[in-house]
Amino acid sequence: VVAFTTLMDALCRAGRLHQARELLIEMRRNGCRPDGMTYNTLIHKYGDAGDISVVCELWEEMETEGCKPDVFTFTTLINALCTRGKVDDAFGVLDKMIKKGCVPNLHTYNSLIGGLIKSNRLEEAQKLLRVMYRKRCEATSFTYNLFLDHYVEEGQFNEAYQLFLQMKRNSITPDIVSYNICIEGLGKAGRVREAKDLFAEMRQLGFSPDVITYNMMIRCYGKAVKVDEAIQLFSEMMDNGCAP
RNA sequence: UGACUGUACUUCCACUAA
Repeated sequence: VVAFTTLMDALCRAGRLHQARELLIEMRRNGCRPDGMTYNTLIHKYGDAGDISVVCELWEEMETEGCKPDVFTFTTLINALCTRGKVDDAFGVLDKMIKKGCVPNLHTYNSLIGGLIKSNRLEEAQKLLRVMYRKRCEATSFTYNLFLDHYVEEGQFNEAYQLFLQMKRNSITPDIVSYNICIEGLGKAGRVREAKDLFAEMRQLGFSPDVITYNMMIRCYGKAVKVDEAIQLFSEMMDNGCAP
């Protein structure tokens, strides 16, 4: 089963959905019973592709084979709905999930918060954050990054920065993604100086800038017509073994 | 008894599919 599932995941990632689904039939023919993970893999990709009808088919196949949908299955579906802006449907799935005795975890909440934010339902997202807290499902930097990105995208850099500080106060260490998002925001706002400071700060804290960080900084300098700095960063990036 | 192998959530760009 593991070998089949691994191959199936690879096919899915390569976008060869159809072959992945054929593989499911193939493995049954070989007397190999697909398990929950196998189905989750397929459901994930079909969900991303927005092919809800196939998702439903797979879901039924799964249940008739005696595989119970688990947190992964539900969260996968919830996430697919959330990224497509169908947040209310996602909450419907959440209800079903809970009724079936399946407990939502951090990933589930993160997906929902992401969906709410994408639909500009910020207050509800914040409300959900409090629900998480009550349920002892602690938000992580991942969760905060969803909010950070939203503020940056809206050009509300002060809000983003406040949140960034708040994270630190709540002893949630910003991760490299948090820094990348903030640097992007500063760059967009033309606040080169501060972007540079943040860039320095992250390195002091032991984060190695990644391709995205460099892209952000280079774009930031480019916008500020500081071509020399941009070029210098570019070569530094290469020196650090970071391929453009 | 426990650990280990395959599946889910966030940031730039490109690619692919429609």
